[in-house]
Amino acid sequence: MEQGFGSASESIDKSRVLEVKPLRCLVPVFPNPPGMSSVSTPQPTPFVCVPPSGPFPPGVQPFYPFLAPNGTQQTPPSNFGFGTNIPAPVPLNSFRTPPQANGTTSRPKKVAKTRASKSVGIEDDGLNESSEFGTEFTDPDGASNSGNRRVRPRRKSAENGGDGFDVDSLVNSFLASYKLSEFDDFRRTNGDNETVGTILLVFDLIRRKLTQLEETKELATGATRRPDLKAGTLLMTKGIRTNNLKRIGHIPGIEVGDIFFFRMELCLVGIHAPSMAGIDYMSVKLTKDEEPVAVSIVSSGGYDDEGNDGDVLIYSGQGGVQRRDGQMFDQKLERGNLALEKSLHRANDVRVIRGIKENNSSNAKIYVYDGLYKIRESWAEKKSGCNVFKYKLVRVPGQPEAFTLLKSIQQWKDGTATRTSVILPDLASGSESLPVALVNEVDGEKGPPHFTYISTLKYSKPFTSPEPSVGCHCVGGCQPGDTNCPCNRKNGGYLPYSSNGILMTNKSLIHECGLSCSCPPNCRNRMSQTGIKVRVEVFKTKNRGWGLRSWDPIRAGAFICEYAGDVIKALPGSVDNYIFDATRYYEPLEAVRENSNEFKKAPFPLVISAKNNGNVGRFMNHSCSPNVFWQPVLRESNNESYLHVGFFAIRHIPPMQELTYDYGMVSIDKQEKGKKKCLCGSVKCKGYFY
DNA sequence: GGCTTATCACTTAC
DNA sequence: CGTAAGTGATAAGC
Repeated sequence: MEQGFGSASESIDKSRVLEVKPLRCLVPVFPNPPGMSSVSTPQPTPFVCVPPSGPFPPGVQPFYPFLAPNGTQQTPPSNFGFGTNIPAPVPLNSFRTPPQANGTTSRPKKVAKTRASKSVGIEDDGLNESSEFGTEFTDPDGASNSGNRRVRPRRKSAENGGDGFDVDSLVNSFLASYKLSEFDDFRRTNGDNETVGTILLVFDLIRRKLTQLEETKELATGATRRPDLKAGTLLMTKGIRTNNLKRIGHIPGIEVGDIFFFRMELCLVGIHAPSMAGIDYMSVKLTKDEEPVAVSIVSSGGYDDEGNDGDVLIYSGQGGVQRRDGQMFDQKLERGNLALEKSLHRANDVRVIRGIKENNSSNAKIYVYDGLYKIRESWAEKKSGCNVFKYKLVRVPGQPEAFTLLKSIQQWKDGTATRTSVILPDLASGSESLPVALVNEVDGEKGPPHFTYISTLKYSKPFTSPEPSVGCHCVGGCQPGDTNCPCNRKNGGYLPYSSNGILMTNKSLIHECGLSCSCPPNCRNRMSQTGIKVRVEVFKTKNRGWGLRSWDPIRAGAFICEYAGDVIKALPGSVDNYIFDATRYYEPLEAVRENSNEFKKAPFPLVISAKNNGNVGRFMNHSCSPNVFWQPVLRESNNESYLHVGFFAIRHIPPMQELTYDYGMVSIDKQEKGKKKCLCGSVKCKGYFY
């Protein structure tokens, strides 16, 4: 055994590193402009790319930092400000040609290739799309090679017959709803907040829907065992992705601290292209030689990374372990390892995405964009006698907290560190399953005006008395696809929630199980009845009074809390800051805001006052770019129906980001009454709210 | 050179 | 905890 290498310093083998052939340029060539903000104003990087299909615009020369526009300059410019010279777009590998915006020259190729080689083909069941692709592939199975014949049958099963559901039509309808049907090359290449958000939203809608279809056995067997991959592929093959060309530095539309729940999400928004590999890199051409340069890494802890030290990350190279049997061998200085080595010498920024276990019980992982790092050192270590490369990355200073914040929160939760500025450890006094801290880091105010904490909505009398409703007899909890379950039927045949409590589809009304149902309290169809699901805190905002935010990362679609309070008959005469008025018009999602009224929610006859009694819902502020939406939830029991209001996440919400929803619009004739100046700060702010 | 095929990799849910 | 299905990018192969 190589126990002689026990200490890290002894095991450093610089000779490995020194084998790298000398580099022409040993000074930083991908500098950030001084004072560059990592969050709000990502600057253009030198490697903004154009579609590599060419021809290149006149005057465009590759790799500005290395070559002057005339191609004569061999050394990096001394002025790194990029003030007058806009970095030239750079073609990457030509086979990654994205579909053209209007011409269909490259698209049929890509699609045909994808179909022939990947043979997944779920998109085939909607052949209405195929005309767009021009030439239809004729005989992919006729290819001479029979090597992967094993995989072919799946394609057949997924192609059409067995599926009771038209996935392609579903996807197309999602794309139409979110105005992605005519997704152009510009958005495909250059992301922004809205494009990134919409793509992630649609990805999750498709993923959730596929999960639902899988549960109810409406898809061919095995077709969606990995709904995340399937949803990703569907969008990828349709070209619904952004930032699809690799670049060094920040990705437009993605901020430090943004969180993700699937590796496919990282691909779709262009922050990290490989679906599994941890190192993403691209080729750059220095003179006549191409060499790889690392652009991003995912640190998931699978390789003994020493990732607990905040702004320093010791990252292990890739390879060196046989996937099947776990047998180890020497890592080689190739692919990602070589790219990291080159990036060490070039000192270019490398994006770091850190994976972290969401909680102790499940092995679900979340990924947080931790911003830019630079590689400072590399060496080789021995592990079980085999060579392993190590890279020391140091975070570029001045970026907002991201990974370290998540680590701090974990410590608050497990008690190894204490949250500062806590006024009250549990505002709810134990009436919720999770404590709700009251925090003020802003001023001396000791808390909001007094109110009584209740965890659910209080009715003085039943909401409606329609025809008798039938409760279910699902003793073990309602099961998806159970056609005998009346609660299933009331929801259109699907349970509205996934197994981990994610709202599956946006509906006008959710029917939850009620008092007359035999199912247990932990039934999946009682999501809103067991109180808050995330560890929230009430905190003092800078300029908007008290607000609500979460210690836990929140998945898109996740239930957060209901709006508790007293049901009142009508709006009180005096203006009450703690009113929830379901009779207003609401536009549920920002992404469809400009669409016609058909997307607006119909008003519901429910008004709640949380002035005297309420829960955390009463602290949620208004925003014109909200991250939370509400959903009417009906709980029925025999002849009585109780309407509730459930809050759900519109998108993935990073920890400590304020939770907000759109307070909605009152009717036209009352608009001036109770108008308040909106301070949400969104670029889409309407300036006021009610 | 362009297309096909195999290989790679810090996934993920059961 | 193990494992198998499954992906985009890459590189080898023809």
